[in-house]
Amino acid sequence: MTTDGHGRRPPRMADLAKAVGVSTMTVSRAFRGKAGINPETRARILRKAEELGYVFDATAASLRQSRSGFVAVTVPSINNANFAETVRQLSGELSQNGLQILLANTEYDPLEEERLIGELLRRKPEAIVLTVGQYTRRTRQILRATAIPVIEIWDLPAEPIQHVIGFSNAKCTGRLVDHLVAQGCRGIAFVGGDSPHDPRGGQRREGFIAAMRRHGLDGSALVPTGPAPVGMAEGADALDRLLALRPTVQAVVCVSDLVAFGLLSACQRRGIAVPGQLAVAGFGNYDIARICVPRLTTTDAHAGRIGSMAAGLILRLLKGEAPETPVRFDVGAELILRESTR
Amino acid sequence: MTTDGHGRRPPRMADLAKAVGVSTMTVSRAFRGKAGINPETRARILRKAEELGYVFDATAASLRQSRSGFVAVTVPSINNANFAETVRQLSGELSQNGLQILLANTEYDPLEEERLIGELLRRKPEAIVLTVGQYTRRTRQILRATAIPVIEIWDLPAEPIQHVIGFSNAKCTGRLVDHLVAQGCRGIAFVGGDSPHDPRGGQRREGFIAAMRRHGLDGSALVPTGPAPVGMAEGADALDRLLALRPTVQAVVCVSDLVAFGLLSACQRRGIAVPGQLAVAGFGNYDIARICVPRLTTTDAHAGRIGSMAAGLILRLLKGEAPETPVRFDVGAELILRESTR
DNA sequence: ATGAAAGCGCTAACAG
DNA sequence: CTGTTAGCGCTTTCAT
Repeated sequence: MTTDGHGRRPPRMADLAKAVGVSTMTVSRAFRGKAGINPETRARILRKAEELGYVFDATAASLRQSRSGFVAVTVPSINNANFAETVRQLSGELSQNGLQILLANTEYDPLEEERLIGELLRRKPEAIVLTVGQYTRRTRQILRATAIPVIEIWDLPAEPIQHVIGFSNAKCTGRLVDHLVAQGCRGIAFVGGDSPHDPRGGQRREGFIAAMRRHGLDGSALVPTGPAPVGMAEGADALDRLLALRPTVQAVVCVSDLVAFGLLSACQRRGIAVPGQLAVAGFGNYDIARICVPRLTTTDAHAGRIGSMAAGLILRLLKGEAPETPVRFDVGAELILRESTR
Repeated sequence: MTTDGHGRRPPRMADLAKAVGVSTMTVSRAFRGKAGINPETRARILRKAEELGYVFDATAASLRQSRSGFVAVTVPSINNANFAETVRQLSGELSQNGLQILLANTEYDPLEEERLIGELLRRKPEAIVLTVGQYTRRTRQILRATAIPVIEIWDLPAEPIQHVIGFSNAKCTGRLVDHLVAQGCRGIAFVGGDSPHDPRGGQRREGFIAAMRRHGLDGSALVPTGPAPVGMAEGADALDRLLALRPTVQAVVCVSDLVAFGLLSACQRRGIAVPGQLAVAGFGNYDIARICVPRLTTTDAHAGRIGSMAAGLILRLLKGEAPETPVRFDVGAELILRESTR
């Protein structure tokens, strides 16, 4: 006995319709704010709904309309403030337009990413946003086969799946090197970027190496930090290895501000003056970069803007207003010079 | 012409069934890993599915089974590393059990929270996890009326809705005060906790005031930081106001580690020695607290553990293994003493 | 181990 | 402005 009479079955639309004395279509119209319904009828319906504790079933509506109202999103780690900010903007702007986010954390694991993307697609999202990862062959195949818009963010992959909203992690790191060289630095090292499944870290390191070569300098001072996620603790640990590797190093570029801050703190503990004895640069323009002492030179990747632009693109695509050809948008990260390198 | 013949309509289960030469029920069994199906038949089905690019429709399955496989979660701000860690653990453990997270950011806004909870419930989640907020009357009413488990986290509300997994923000702050008093501090100030819609911040401040009173000290040195979210910048800005308010202050308790770090950095800029001239304590045990110089005394709220425990409770409740009476679990935050206060 | 029929709760597509 | 009918894609139930 699960049902009826007075047996706690949650009310469905038909119950509400009967209670008000209209058809389910009228109730449906009332709930969707559609025109073509008498305002008083609607008010009566909504009042009665409240009274009965009726909750509209979006699952049934989705099935019937073949529109889930979901947008799927993958990030390597929601604990990263940069990605969190992207998700926050994306989620906020989509939410204003009646779309909900389905979020998945890949934890920088390509197999987990494959599994999660599979789960996400079963929910029939209307679009999928991916923080560029190291996709498995099967992941790539699944993504190429899907009929919904696919938007890769936070990078400019050589072989995009469809749309891209990102920037060149390599070039931005190169600009940081240019700046340091212009300051007169010659011995420059790079910390991080060796994490196996983090494309952005890898490209920052590649960008460093390429820029050093371009300047005719030795780009082999690379200090590894291990598997992602790499944070402040890894930055702090890196200092000893850096000094062992290059006792005369003048400047260090870090794969992120978090690593840079860890390194900075380690310097402070050892009495190494920054930027006097060692210039330090980060990446990402995290809050900490403009608060710590000295403030960190870094690159602002416009995390929030990436989220907004992805939201904008999705909304246009879903309205059918979008271009036939895939979008490839470079949001252009911005070099931010602060005291840690001058 | 949207359909048929060769017109790109995505395959549904019936198409796959026909292609393999079985009924949809057999396909359904194959996809749900259920027993009662010939392993070879299943393999044939899965192979063909891959070939056709069939994607199982979880929406239809949800509707029919009346089981969405969703767990709804609200946080004030996913950009906060503490909440992000809770969500990460929760999401990870639920994902292992076939449940997906529906996440909403309230942005510390009770009306937005009400709206978002409404949206979430329409998706028929199987449970809802709420970071305790300042609920509107209507929000509270909706939550009391729902048939699914409601779990409030990150606090121990006086009037819980159902289940609670949290800790006393007030008591933990009191313990911090006890520690400072034991160190010989008398003039102690509190920074933050005045944000209108942040219950935890408010309780930390109340806990401070109560503890000062308990020690017979003046608990009126309160430095406001404005509406949440409150971060490093607000902490840095607070130093001037703190010194204007209490030029002889010996110690300061901050509403979070982020605020504490901002304040610490401002001290460093002004040449105020920490803890020599001013002891500084935070809250939350963020990464930064154990990396910065000096390392911060703080309270570890066990963000990850809160997420795990919520996941565990949900899984038990959904299996029907749980107690009749609402759970009220104090995860017990931990005082962490570091150099910033000794 | 497999299949046929019915229906989950809602809405498109038509009336009127 | 309101109602009727059919059916979204899957799974429950009951057969075989």
